Amino acid sequence: MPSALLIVDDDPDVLKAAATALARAADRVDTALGPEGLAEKADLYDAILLDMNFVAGDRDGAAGLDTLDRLQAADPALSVVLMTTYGGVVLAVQALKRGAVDFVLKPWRNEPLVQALGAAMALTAERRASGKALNLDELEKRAIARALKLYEGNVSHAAAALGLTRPALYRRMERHGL
Amino acid sequence: MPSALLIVDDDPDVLKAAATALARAADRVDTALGPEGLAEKADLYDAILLDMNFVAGDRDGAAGLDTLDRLQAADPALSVVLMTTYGGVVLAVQALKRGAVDFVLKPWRNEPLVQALGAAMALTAERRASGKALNLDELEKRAIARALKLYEGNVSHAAAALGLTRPALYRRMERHGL
DNA sequence: CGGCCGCTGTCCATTTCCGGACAGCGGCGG
DNA sequence: CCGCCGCTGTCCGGAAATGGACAGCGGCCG
Repeated sequence: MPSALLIVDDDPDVLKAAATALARAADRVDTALGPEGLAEKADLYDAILLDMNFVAGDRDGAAGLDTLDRLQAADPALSVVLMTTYGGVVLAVQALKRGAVDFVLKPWRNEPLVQALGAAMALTAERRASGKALNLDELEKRAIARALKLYEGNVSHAAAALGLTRPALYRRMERHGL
Repeated sequence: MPSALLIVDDDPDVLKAAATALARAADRVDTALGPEGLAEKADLYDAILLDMNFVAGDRDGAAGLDTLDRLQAADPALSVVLMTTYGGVVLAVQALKRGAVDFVLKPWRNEPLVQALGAAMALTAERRASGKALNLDELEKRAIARALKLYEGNVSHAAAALGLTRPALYRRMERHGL
């Protein structure tokens, strides 16, 4: 499936520069001048590069953090990379604690930017794949594998930890090919 | 069970000040002048406040990041809060990406410090509790609860996601009291 | 050397679970 | 207003799973 990035900044020159830098990072690179309607299309993207301020004169990053929160609520698996000119340590720590996967200072260097967005897209893919693993059979298989590893193949202990009898665990191990 | 914090800094005055500030945050507050042997006693603590530099003149935080990595390897559930005087955005972002739960700049204010370590201890407790939930019944119950929440009580969709038929899901919901 | 312990893999009478089918309900669109 | 759709909760003949019991093995200790 083709990958898609979105870059959100109120400055058209920044959008152009970032889109150029990231042109080869994804199959499609979209741009937006503001965060309006982002939450509704969160699932269309594999990563978003999001500015923290959208109004000339704003510097505190509150708009970006708010948008980040709404993106995380809409699609928790989506990786968001934040960027700003004015950020300090406190803002960076806040951003990562609220779910951003990276933080980029303007003016950026292209190679670290491409790397950051590449890593973000890979993380989104991984999260989305594992988020699909709600299937009980898959969860059971992983739990059994984990228990066997934890107890180094001791089926008695693993069964006890899993809340199963040994014959029951044997049957499930066979069913899962473990 | 009594809670325990550890503060690691090469400056005895910093240790004393931080220990005083955090005296009521945990039942026991230990201090250490360096990171030696930390990994071996990671499971004795509920959170660690860790300096990033341990040698006079060092400023790059590499030692702290390295110690963080070793603590995470020893006990992934343990929450580590990093502190430094010299940190910039890049260091803060690096620290959080490598698993620190918060980042504190010196000189700190006591109230945010206490809050950060309190939140860190709570997170460690939550992570340690959820790590213990290997019991298949408990995992199944949580997965079903998650699916029902995700699909807003729609049993048909939740059953499909879980890989169950609707009657099967009804039976398990009843068994788990959901 | 022998007994004990804690593990192994498997058996089978009994119990539990399965899922297609049924009847019903509320919302929506023609 | 009616038909359709997608959901709801429940049923029951048949299929699958259960777990106490059995036999066996390797390591350890007296």
